[in-house]
Amino acid sequence: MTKSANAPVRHATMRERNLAVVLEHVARHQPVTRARLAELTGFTKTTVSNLVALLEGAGLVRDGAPVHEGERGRPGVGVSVRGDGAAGLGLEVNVDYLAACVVDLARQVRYRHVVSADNRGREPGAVLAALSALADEAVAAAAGQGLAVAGAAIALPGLLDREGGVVRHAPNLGWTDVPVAGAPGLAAALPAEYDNEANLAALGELWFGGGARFGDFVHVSGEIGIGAGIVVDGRVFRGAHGFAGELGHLVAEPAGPVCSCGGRGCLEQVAGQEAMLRAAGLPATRPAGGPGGSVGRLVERLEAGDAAALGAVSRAGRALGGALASVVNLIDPDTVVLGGVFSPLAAWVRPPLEEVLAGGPGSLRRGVPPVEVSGLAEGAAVLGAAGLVVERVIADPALLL
Amino acid sequence: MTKSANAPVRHATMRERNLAVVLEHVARHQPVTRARLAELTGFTKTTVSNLVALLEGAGLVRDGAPVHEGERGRPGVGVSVRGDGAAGLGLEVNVDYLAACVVDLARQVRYRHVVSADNRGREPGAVLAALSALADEAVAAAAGQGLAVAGAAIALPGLLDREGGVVRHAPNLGWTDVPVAGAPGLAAALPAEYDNEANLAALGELWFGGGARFGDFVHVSGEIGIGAGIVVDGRVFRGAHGFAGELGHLVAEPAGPVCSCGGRGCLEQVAGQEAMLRAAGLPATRPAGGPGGSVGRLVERLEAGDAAALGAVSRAGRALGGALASVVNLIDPDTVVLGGVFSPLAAWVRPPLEEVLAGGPGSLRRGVPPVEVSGLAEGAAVLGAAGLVVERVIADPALLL
DNA sequence: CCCCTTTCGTAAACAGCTTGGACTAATTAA
DNA sequence: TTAATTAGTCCAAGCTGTTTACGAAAGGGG
Repeated sequence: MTKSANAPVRHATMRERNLAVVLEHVARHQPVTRARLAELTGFTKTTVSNLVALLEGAGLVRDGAPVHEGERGRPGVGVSVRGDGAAGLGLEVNVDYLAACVVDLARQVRYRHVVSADNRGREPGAVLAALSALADEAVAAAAGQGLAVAGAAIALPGLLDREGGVVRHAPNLGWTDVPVAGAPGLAAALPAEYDNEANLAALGELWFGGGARFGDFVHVSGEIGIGAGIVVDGRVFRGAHGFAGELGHLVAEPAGPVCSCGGRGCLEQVAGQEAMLRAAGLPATRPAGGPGGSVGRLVERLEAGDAAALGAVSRAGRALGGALASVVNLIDPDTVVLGGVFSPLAAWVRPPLEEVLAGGPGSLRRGVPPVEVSGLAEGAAVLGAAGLVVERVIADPALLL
Repeated sequence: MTKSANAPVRHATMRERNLAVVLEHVARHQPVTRARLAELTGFTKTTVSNLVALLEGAGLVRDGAPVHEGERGRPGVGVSVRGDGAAGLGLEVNVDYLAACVVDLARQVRYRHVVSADNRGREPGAVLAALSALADEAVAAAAGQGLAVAGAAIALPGLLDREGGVVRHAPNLGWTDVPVAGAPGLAAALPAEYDNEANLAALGELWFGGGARFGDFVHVSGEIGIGAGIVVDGRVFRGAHGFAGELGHLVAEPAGPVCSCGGRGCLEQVAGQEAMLRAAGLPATRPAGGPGGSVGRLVERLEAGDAAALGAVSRAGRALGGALASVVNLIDPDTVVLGGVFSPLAAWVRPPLEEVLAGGPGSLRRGVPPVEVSGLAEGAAVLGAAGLVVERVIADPALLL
């Protein structure tokens, strides 16, 4: 029930907005002349010069080498986002790892660090302390490259109160009502933001993966649970309370196993990572990721033609296809993107999935959206988190003077 | 893949936006003084005076009787939306009726006309001609009240190409690729807009029903088919191609009857109006609406305790509850609103519906959204259509000079 | 090699919009 | 009748993008 865009516009508002417009074009077209920016934005050359001067003063962009675009005429100077200016810090808490990464304003990944850890049994406090340490390392590493971290976004696997920074319920982590915002360490000194792992993974896909090519898309992000991030017009669709896209508890098999949510036959119980491993006869223990992890071993068995593995994954694919048919009917995306564990398993998951999906809402629409595979796999959420911070800066550069 | 709000802001943009801000507050607080508008909007009194003068010049608002708000001091003059100024025309084509209505800028319904007609078997051309005649009547009636119709919005039951004004597929009407935009008659002379009946019914609920109270809501609009309109932040969520909210083809009973869409056990085949009537042993012929129609007779039987009727509606309720569990998981609304045929049947549909819904995504979230009943019933879509035109004018009064 | 054309960037004057403060108008309380 | 209070307007000022003009830096043609 957020108030819609109904605010009065004053001169200052105009400036802020236009600064953002120019900065966004600079970030997207990297070394770009003022003249070209004028074409791109529709502003006059004068206005572009003024706005760029302000962005330069704020340390966000910098004049670089001359750029010669046409045949004749004076070359322009290339304006670029400062690689040594502001940066975004992305953090992620997941069931079997912690991760941090730093992304500069040009959306280049400048630092990345993943630590395997079994967070399932640990005290939330200990996990957050470890995360804080990771964040400190990242900020230090960024500083070593001349980057000033402007803020942080933290990806968490579960339902949360984003404003308050509280993890309401993360069943796979065993957390209930854990305040993250009040965590010790450096995180407190930075403006921080909290979001669902699924949402941030979708944003990661948007900014660091197939992004624009996918249009409005639904990114299925299966790790332990199964979530989905819904991207519409370059923004995450969150619903009224931020819980939109909870794919994992759609009913896949009405007569299926009982789920921890109280329902029966939830998608997660059929197509979740643990369910697949169990059905394939593999132990569902950590470490799950990596080529030597559980999923890696599942892939090995699939490649070897193991019947149990093939059956498990095929069943998961069909269940996922059914759930995605509902998603397509309700959300109507341009594309469906398979991420998380489904990315390495795509070769086996996709055929049954597409078969079921095509049979669902078939004739009522002009076909079914294409199902693509994410190339980011498990790193998507941290990237999305860091990218979100960058996005905030680009969307409102006026905050940095 | 619409471009997001990334446009440069000039002085003219600022004006347009601010005119809209003031006009919206005038429409919402009806007779309101300039001083109060200044408080509400945050503008200075000077700016409000200037903006109101422009709106007055455009014929959108008018100075009225003095308003005395405080105890002491000079009374202000009440600014109101002109009831004799611009108005919006809403039109609706449905399976068993045509409808038109006119709404003024204050969102008062000034004219309303519904014509029963079996449009299922008729030529699209004949239906559109009848609609045109209805539109002409409505415009004339509006003119008689001093209202100038500024535009029209047309509600259509099916999937459509909104930009082109083409009905792609309306199974219950038997239409495929029928161009509505090129229809003869008055519609061509007015700026017209086309939208799904479900979307417009949701907007009708927003502006003429429980609206703001519902927050972000999903409005289930069952007539012959079952659609849903998703309202987020006061706007309809349409998805990438405008097909979002197609509730009718979610799978309700996997082993259920085959649907015209090619699927099996679609919600529409269980909880659709015709399916309920059939299961209750009633003929599914028109006229369906009204106390004497098929639905009216179904209500009579329910009130009489007829077992077949009770069973049919209960089954429909459970199916709808299952589908809504998916909706809640994916869309996360504040409220679910039952409209269309489900409105008169709510007393019998809601209990089983809520039972199933509560058992679905229960523990993962803080409860399930409340299920409310629309008071508008079948008139919602036309009202929403007319309201949409009014909304367009209020959102951009600069279009009217 | 010189000059003309083309393009880039900036400077100064200009125009549109909101703001701020002063001023007039209308009403109530004393 | 007078003082206090609130509403609305007028006019100067400030901020911001636009227009016009001009100097700077290249390449092409003679």
